[in-house]
Amino acid sequence: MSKQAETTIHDIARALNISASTVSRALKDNPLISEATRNRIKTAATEMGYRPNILAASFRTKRTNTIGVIVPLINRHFFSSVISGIEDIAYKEGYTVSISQSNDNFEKESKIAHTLFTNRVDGLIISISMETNRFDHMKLFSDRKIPLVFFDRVVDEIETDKIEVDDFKGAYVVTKHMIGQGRKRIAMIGGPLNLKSYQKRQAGYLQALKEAGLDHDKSMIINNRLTREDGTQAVKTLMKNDTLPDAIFCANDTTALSAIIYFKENQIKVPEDIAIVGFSNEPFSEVVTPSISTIKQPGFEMGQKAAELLIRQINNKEKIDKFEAIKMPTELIIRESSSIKPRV
Amino acid sequence: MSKQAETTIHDIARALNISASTVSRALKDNPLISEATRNRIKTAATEMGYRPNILAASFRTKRTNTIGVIVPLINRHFFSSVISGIEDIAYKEGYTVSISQSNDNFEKESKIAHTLFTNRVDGLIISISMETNRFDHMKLFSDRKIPLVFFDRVVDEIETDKIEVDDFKGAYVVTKHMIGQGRKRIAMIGGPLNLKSYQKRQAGYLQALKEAGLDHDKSMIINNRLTREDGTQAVKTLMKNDTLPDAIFCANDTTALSAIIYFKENQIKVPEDIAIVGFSNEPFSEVVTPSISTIKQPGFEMGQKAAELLIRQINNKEKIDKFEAIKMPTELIIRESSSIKPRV
DNA sequence: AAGAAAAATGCAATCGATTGCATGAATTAT
DNA sequence: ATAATTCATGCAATCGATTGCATTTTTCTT
Repeated sequence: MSKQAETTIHDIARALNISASTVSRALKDNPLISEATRNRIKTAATEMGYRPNILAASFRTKRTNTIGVIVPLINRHFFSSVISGIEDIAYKEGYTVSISQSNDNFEKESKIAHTLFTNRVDGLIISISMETNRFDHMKLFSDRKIPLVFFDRVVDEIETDKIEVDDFKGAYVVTKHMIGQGRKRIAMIGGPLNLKSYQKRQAGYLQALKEAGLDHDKSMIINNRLTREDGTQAVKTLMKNDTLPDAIFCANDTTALSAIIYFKENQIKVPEDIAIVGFSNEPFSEVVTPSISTIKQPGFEMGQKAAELLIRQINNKEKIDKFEAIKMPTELIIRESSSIKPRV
Repeated sequence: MSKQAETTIHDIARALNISASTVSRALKDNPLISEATRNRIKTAATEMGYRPNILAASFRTKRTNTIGVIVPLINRHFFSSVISGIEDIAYKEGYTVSISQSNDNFEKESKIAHTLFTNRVDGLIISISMETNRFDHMKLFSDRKIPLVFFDRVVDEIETDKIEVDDFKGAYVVTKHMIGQGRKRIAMIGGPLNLKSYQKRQAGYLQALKEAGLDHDKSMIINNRLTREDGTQAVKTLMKNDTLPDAIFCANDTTALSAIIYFKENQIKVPEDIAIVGFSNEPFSEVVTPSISTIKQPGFEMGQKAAELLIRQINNKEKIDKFEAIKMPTELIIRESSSIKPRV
C-alpha cells in the first residue's frame, strides 16, 4: 500500500515506452528532444508525481547547487543583511544557501569549513572569525580551485575575490567628524589587529589625527574583542588616564553602547563631556539614548556582490585569472552621541 | 598533472589488494572487519588523501545528514538563539544544519520548504511565517513521514512534535504585573491572530483582566504585524481613544520600542504616565531609555529540544506513535518601562 | 584431527540521473 | 526517387559507496 516508491525517469520512460535518456533530456529542456515528446514527458512526469532525485544528479554531475556561507554571528545586523543579499542573488540563480556561524571561534570555523568541503558545496562565501590567523581550512578550497569569496574580514594570504568595506575611509571620516566638532583628545577602542579590517580602522583614525596635528599617545588606544564587557573595561581604563579623552571612536557599536551606558551610570554627559562614535549601524544604535553616531555599511549590497562573484567563479571554472578586490563605500550617520547640538 | 583524480575506496582496495566492500566497512568501523585490516585501511586512506564522497553515500543510503531550519528572520535575537541551540545538538550528532529565512513571507517559506524537500533533508525544524495559513508545503513532509518539528509558531493542523513558549502564561503574568502596579486601563498591541501564539498571548491578557474585574473594550486591542511602523500607528490610534490607556502590553519588543519612542517624542512619561511591557527580550530592550520590561523566552533551550526531538524522529522512522507537545516556561523581566519605582 | 561454529572478507547488484556515441526516422536536395 | 543531411531517440557505461548474501579463513569443540 504505502510502498512509497518514488517515480524515477525510468518509470516515466516505461510508461511512455521510450528511453530514460529521452526523459532525462526532455525534463532538462534539451533542444535535442522534439517539442511534442517533451510535452508528453512533462505531462506524464507531473501526473506520476515525479520529483527528480537531486542526490543522484549531484552525484553524477558533481555539482550540488549549494553555496556555503560562514559568518561569525548571524545575529549581527550587518551579517544578516549580507546573508539576505546573498540569498537574494543565489535564489534567483537556482542555488541553495547553507548558512553557518563560527561564533568567532577558530575551531568551529575550521570544522564548518571542512564539513562544507566534504559536502561539496559549489562555493563558499566567508567572513573569517576574530581568532583566525591560520588558513589551512581556506586553502582546502583555494588549492582545489573551489570557488571562494571573502567579504568584510578578508584574508590577504589567499588569492581570490574579496569584498571589503572601506574601513580606512570610514574610520578617517569618523575621526575627522569628531575633530570638526572641536574634540582634541580622541581615544579609540579597536578590535583584534590580526584582522585587516580592524587594522584599517585604526590606520584611518591615526591618519586623521596626524593630519590634524593631534597626538595620540598609546594609552589612548585599547584593543580587545569588542564585546559589551570588553567595551566597559576599556572605557574604565581610558578614564583612569592622566589626560582624559573628550571623544572615543569605537570600532563597533557594541562597545560604543558599553561606553554610553557606562557614562550614563556615572553622570558623565554624552556628547557634552565626551563624544562617542561606533561602527556598523546596529539597529540599537538608533534607539538608545543618546542615539549613537556610527558608520553604515552596505551589507545587503555586499552580499549581492559576493554572491555574484562566487557564481561567476562557479560558471567559469579554471578560467578566472584575475580576481576582484572590491571596496564598498561607507556612510557616516551623525546622531546624538557625537553632535554638539543634539538633534531630536 | 593536475588530473586531480579523487581517491575512492576502490583505489584503496586496489592498493591493498582487498575488496572495496572491506574498505567501506573498515572506514565505517564496522565490527565485521578485523582490527588489523581496519588499521591498514585507515592508514592507507589517510596517506592517499582519501575523502569520502558524501554525494555517493547519500545517494545510496538516501540520507543526507542535513537538517533544514526555516525561521522568519535570522536577525531576531530569539530566533538566532534557537538556531544556536539547534546547531549545538545537531553538530554533536553529526548533522549539518541548513538555515533559511522566510522573511515572514508565505511564498518564500513555501519555496524554501520545497527546495529543502527536493534536496532531501533528513528533517525540518520550522517556525512558520506570519502569513502562513495554508500548509501544503508542510504536508509535503508530514505526509511522507519526513521528520518535522514545529517551534514557537506551531501548526495545529499537522500532527508532529511541537515546542512552544507558554504564551498564555507569559501574557497572563505580564498583565497581572501591570495590574499589580495599579494600572486600570491596559491596552494591547497584538499580532496576527491566525498564529496560535498571538492568540494565546491575547487570551492570557484577557484572562488576567477578567480575573481582576477590569473591562477591555475592543478599542483597546489592536492587531497588526508588529513592525516598528505598525507599533507607532497602533499607539497613535490608542491615544485617540476616549479613555486613554495607562498601560500597554505589546506582543513583541519591537512595538514596545515604537511606543517608548513615540511617548518620548510627545513628552508623555514612561512609566509614570503609561507603563509599557514587551515580549521576547530583544537585546535592545535592555539598553533603551527607559529599558523595556519584557518576557524572556528560553530560545537556546528550545533549539536544543527541537533538535533532539527531530533526531529522535529521524532515528525511529515510522515507529513514533506519540508526538510531544512541549511548553517552555517564560520569565518576566521587570525593567524601567513598567515599574513605578524605576530601578537604575 | 575432524567437524562445527564464528569471524573475516569478497562478489555483485544497486541507488537514479547523465551523457558520449550509435542508430533510426524524417526531411531536404539533386 | 535516391542519396545526403538533419533531427530524434536509444544504448549502455558511469559516478562511488553500500549491503545482502556467498565464500573463505580462522577459531573452537569434542
